[in-house]
Amino acid sequence: MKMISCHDCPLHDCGPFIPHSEEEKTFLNGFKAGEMSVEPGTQILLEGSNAPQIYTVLEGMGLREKTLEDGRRQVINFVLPGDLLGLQAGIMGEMQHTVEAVTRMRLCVFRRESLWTLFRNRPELAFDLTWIAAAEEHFLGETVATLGQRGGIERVAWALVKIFLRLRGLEKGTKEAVPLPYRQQDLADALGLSLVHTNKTLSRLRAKRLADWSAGTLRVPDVAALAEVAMTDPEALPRRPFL
Amino acid sequence: MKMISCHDCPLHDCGPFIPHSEEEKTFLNGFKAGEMSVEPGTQILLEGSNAPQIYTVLEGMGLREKTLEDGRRQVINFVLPGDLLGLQAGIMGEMQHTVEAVTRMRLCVFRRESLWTLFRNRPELAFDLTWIAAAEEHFLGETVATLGQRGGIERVAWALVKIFLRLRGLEKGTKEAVPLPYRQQDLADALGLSLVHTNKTLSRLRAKRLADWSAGTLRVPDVAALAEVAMTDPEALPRRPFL
DNA sequence: CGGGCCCTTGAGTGTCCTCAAGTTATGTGG
DNA sequence: CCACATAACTTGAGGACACTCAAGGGCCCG
Repeated sequence: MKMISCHDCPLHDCGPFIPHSEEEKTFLNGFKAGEMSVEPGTQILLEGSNAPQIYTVLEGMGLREKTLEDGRRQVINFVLPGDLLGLQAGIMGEMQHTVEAVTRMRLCVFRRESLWTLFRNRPELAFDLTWIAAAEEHFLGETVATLGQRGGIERVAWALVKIFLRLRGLEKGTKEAVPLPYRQQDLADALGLSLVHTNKTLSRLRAKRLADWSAGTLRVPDVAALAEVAMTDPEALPRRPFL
Repeated sequence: MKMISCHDCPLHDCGPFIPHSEEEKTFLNGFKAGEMSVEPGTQILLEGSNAPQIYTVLEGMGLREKTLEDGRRQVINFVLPGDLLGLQAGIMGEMQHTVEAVTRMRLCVFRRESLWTLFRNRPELAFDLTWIAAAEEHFLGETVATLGQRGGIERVAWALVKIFLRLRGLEKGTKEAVPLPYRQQDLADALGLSLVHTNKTLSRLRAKRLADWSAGTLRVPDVAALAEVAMTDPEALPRRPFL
């Protein structure tokens, strides 16, 4: 597998991402330590570990998750291309969740110490980094509100709207259908619902023709209608910085 | 009310905060736009607004909260001295939650544009800012895991452990008791439980002599025992940067 | 053809919710 | 000083939503 230069990064000109200037690309390329491919099921970052690397997802999908002492699992978020992994360890010194690959993934690798160089020499990029952290915080805030306040069908609808819009923004799939290679158990663990209940709730949404997730494909004929069930706005995601 | 210089900031030498160098203090002092006192009930920052200021809490307590379209309220976090407010608006351009004062509060005010100066001229402080954002993300991740996976009594115990340790770290109250001037409804909305159920759960903890929250004071004779009910580690909080 | 993984469906249970009433503490005006 | 109003906390009863347990079906792979 050949290493791609940041100048040819597949994330550039991809829907939601704010492109870098040529000069930034050159800087980032020096920043880049390599590339990594992982198989489904691989743990990329481990809760409690102090990984020396941070990654940007180039391709593939994964999960952020936390495990309680007695084994219960909480899925914190779905990991898609463009996401930055390991920022917590890079900044605070220790990962607070695990990141696991669900499909085969390709990752762009940076060394943690380079962060200092970035903060010293590239204030705009440091700002972008903080932007990314703040955006993550925003998303988690919404998740907290969902788990705390929304009922079963609202939760499922909310999650499907969110991930559908993210994937469509990435120009995966078509206007109505996107690939979604997770298990129902993953969604259940993300929403704090049991597998059985999640399954039955997905059936209800399918019966109402609001969302059909089967065979690894999510079909949403009318996002606005689904968003209404979710009690949320189907707002397009803002363009965001990356890397 | 006279404005305090950053050189005499009450947060310095206060338990959990990493002090600034003299030089940093001088820089921050130029950064400071003023001071603000607010009465209980005041909305300091509004969801959806684009506030031109960011604040550091010097004294008092408050709440971060989000409101769903139909009025349901989710408390995102409890706001204590040392917390930074408005970073989201400062970085991303819009607040995603409301911040409300519960007691009288005193706030240190900064202008949002100063953030740029900070990123350009003070990489260590910019790094600290990102540290704060990452820490917030970490905490919200734990909250998501709590709302998603823990049952009623575990949730309440978890929240009481967290806030008890935070307050004790700030050297409020004694070793066993700290002031906690919120309503049961606030805790209920933070944990996604009904007021009635929260009340009954607090009673159970009181009966077991694990935690007694009444008359605005939280008493925890044995943090480790309470943490065990919460299925969490009663880990001391790491020292953290501020401002 | 057997085994494993995931999805599906049914039945019974329990946690947590809503509704409702009552108590306590605090503040206000007569 | 007392009647009244308000806000928060408390307690009881009945019901709904989501959970666990259980069993069966589809699919892939060895």
